[in-house]
Amino acid sequence: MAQVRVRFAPSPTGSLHVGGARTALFNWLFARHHGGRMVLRIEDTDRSRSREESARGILEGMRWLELDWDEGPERGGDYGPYYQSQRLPVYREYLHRLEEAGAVYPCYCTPEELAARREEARRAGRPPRYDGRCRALSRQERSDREGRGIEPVLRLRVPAAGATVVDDLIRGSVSFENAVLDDFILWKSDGMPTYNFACVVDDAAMRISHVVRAEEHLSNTPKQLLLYAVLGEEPPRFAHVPMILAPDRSKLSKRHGATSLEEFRQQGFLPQAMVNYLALLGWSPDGVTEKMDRGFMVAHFDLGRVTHNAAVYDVQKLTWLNAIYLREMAVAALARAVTPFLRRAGLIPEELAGPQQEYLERVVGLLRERAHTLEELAALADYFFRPVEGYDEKGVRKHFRGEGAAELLAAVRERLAGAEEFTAAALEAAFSDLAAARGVPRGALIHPVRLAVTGRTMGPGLFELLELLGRERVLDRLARAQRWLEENVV
RNA sequence: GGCCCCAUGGUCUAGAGGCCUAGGACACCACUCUUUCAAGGUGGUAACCCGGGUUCGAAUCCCGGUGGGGUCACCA
Repeated sequence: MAQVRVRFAPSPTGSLHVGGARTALFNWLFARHHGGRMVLRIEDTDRSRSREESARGILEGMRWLELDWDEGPERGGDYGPYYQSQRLPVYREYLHRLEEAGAVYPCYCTPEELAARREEARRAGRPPRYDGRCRALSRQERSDREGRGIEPVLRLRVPAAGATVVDDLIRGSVSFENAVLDDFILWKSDGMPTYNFACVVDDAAMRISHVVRAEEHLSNTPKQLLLYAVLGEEPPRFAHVPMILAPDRSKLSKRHGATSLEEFRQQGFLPQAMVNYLALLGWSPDGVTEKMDRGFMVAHFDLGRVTHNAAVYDVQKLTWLNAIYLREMAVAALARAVTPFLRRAGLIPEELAGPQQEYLERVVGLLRERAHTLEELAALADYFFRPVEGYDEKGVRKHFRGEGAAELLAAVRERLAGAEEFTAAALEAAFSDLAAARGVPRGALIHPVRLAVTGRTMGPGLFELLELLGRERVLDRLARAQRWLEENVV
């Protein structure tokens, strides 16, 4: 295969959503697999909808997933600029070629007229296509309209006969009758190219070898192929990847919960898990492997193994993968990753001193296997950073009930106050002793103490937890729980 | 509505005519481990959309139907 050059070409009209991210990932995997180049191009030809801020968000999302690009914004490259809004001269040049060839003509129909005709056609059950009425306007008719101050759009003369065949790397060959295509617009009246034109010009000018994009573009492809033909350019290979659908099988939108990468990030998903999950949506290396690192994905990625059917994304599976990555991460890295979540929850200050950093790592080490997301991890950690503010209701009924509870906590407290060492091993021995002395099972001690010290009925092993909390806080919390029990008859 | 794509459990998928008594994973349900929770282990429920062909033989090939999706913008 000649030099592989792929591109991811988002339009900056919103944040990077899962579908876009998956397309970016497939492009990236394909490029890396073939030792090719990944081009990032921002398609901002819609002046009213494009936002600088969206473009930044998209780049940020790509960086978060560690999908690097070889050419594009902030990196430059030999085929720039990489913002379509800055490529007007290029489009004009290609447009000129089409004009020379007599392949385009001006159309003076207003958007309102066109919309009205479309609506009418739809009501009459006819396909809503442009009828070509401006195709054969005389010079006189044209200058009349220009005289009235109408800025025309430019349309392509599409042949009425024949068929255009898309040879798709994923779907095989797909044929479209040219008769169903209409004379689509290449150049808008505001002086900007349309998507279909800009896209073809750029892919040709940037020497893109493979266009890997979402299936919604499949029906645009014959139009683009027609353009390559009149331009005399060799078209790239196409690969249309299936759509990602919401759980109700409709097109993904905001009302389906998290759909933008940024939201997943804020919910505490890790980029490694995200990439792994996205790769599994529509592709599988062998039907068995679920967890894979980048190296594996790059080594095995194959467009021929991309599925043909749309996929529904499933947060539960993402969550499962995320938990695996959470557990496998180095504690230091994990501590760094949860930090923003702990701050947001008001559990830690802006700056952490050295010993606090070490403490945080130990906390994280204790809780990591109980959390599925960073957000959840932060929530589970609250009692390590602030006093217990209340006791779990069910826990109270179960473990704080009866006359003996306060007395029992007092006994434990006394015992722990006198313990020589405050280590998990020593604490465990102390609990065993005390339980034996009182003739009760250890659980009878463990559960009330956990509730007293953490406010919860669940969590890490009690002894590790007590050691980490330290004698002072443990004794203090036991005393507080005793007082609470005296004030609240259960 | 026209055109195009697609069709294996609730979800993601393996399957390129006999290896399929349809495999894996998430989720779910049991049991197990256990100081709780989580993780882990074991087991279980659950699918080839329907109808015709082709073939000795079809989840796999063909046709039709049905269903879902996409697209028909001076959006990309």
